[in-house]
Amino acid sequence: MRVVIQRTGLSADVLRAWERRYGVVAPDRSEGGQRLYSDDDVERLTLLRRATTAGRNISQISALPLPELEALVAEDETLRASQEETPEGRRHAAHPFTDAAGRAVERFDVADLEAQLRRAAMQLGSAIAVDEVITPVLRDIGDRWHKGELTPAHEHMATAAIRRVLAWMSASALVPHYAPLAVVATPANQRHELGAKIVSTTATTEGWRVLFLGADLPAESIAAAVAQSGASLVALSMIFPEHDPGLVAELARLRQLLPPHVQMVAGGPAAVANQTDLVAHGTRVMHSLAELRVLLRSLNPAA
Amino acid sequence: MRVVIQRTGLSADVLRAWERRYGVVAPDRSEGGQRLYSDDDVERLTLLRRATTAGRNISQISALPLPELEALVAEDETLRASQEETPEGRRHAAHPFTDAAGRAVERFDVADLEAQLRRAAMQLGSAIAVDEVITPVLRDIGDRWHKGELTPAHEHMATAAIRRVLAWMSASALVPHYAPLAVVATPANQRHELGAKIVSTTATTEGWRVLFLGADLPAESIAAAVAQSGASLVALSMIFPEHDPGLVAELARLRQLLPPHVQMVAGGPAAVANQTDLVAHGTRVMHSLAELRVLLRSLNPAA
DNA sequence: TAACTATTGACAAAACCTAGACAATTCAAC
DNA sequence: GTTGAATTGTCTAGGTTTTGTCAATAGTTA
Repeated sequence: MRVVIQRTGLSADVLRAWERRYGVVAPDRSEGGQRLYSDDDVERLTLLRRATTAGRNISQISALPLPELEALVAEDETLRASQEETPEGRRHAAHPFTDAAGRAVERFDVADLEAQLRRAAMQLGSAIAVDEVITPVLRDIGDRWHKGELTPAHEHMATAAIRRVLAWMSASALVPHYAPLAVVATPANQRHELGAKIVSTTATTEGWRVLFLGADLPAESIAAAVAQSGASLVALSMIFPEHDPGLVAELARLRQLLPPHVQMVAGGPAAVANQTDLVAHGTRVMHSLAELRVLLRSLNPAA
Repeated sequence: MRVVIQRTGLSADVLRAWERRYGVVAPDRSEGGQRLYSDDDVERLTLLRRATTAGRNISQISALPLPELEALVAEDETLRASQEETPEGRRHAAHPFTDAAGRAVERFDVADLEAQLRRAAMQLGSAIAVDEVITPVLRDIGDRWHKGELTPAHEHMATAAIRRVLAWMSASALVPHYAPLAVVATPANQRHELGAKIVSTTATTEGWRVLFLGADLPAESIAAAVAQSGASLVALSMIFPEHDPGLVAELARLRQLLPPHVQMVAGGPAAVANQTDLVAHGTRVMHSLAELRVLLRSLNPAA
């Protein structure tokens, strides 16, 4: 009994209630009348618990045969896993690195900054490192530069270090040659390249080959690159300016130039600001790197 | 009798009660009627104790033959260990990599194996990659090699790849020069080096500098290395043989040779098997890498 | 003789059992 | 929005089983 409680994670009360009310299992009894569960019973109860914690109600599933139960649980859990995020825990884990990196920037200590970022990536994984360390550090530097607490030199030093760390992360990923290919760039008149670098690294660590084109590219160049390389995805990073009147038209034109089977996604402040127009022209807008990762995973046939 | 009490950890009363009530063992008797236990009896009683502390009730398991008992205990304990240390979600996230790595081993595809492991490290973080991908893959290879499904060549190929990935992980960590120093080795007569490599990488990613000495080293050599390098921690990996009579004495000697302020920790099957003796001589025994990480973090003044 | 060990019977804490009740949700109907 | 019924996890009460420990008495070993 105790073993079953441990293994299934169900309380003794629930165990008995389920048996009494729904007859989910029928364990043998000892001479004294105590329950003796079989391995199959345990298997079954574990599945039922997982199904119920995923939202099913027992009365509905109590009579299901084991294989059907398995299928049900598998389906529920993969669905949930794809939706789930855990903001509070990761932030907590990332905080020491964010903190140390911030201080390294102040001190102009490039080596330490780079070490902190790389260690963050190794300890937390590249996704969390990008979301919870690199991005916050960049934002923090921007804020403090506005307040006059940091000089442009600080910012240059930091972005150079971040660039190196991103390059290292990309190089570390060892993407197989049969991986799908994404083209990453910044559209015309968008001159901030770092966001595109981050997107590029994200795609690489998600198992994509990346053709990085850089910043401020006209639609024709991007389309030509896609055609020659056979990429199946175009990812655009758009930061500033947010309300460039030419931007939407430029992307609409690119959409026209691309083959229909090539997906086109855009992210960053300027993308979110023009969301409705972009969506209308057939561009998907990403609100976070996490959203981009989900998309990349769903489009990657290897994973 | 005395001896049996010590070795099994059971009280004399319990010993007699179990024999009387459930007939768990039938020891020979001396002329005067006193119990004379055989080694098998002790083995059996120890297993029964482990099973009961894991939650089983004696009356149910008292009649089980020895091999079944062993299987039961092993199952209970590994299950418990894995439940405690893996909050469910990690496993789920790591599973695709473990899976792909296993298939890469089958196919002799070194490049893919290495790519999978490195991508696992980048996506999940090195700790999870080690615990949920590398360790399971190694175990899996061992199992399938025993079953004849894999050849020694598979194993060599895989360990070589794992070695490279561990080296890459260590190199990626960029440990600062002021970090505390740990000496990692394997004591005399312990020839498995890979466990020590894993420990070494774990320490590095936790922000320690590591002096890796390798396998099968006498206490004097280790002590000399510690003295010259000024290390503050000695970490020993001990896999096989588990019941080497010289092992405990060797570690006791090493403890004597080391300055008192230097911590000494041991992990691996052979460490767990000799736990009580080792602890008595002042060596801490780690049951998992997770436990080691906690210790490393608590000893590291920088973090 | 001193220190252990054996046997037997008894005891009490811990773990389980049944049956029933209760409270928080959920859900359909009004 | 409210009401009432069904669902479901938890709790209570009173009894049984299991299991570790103790005590009393007696024998064994060094």
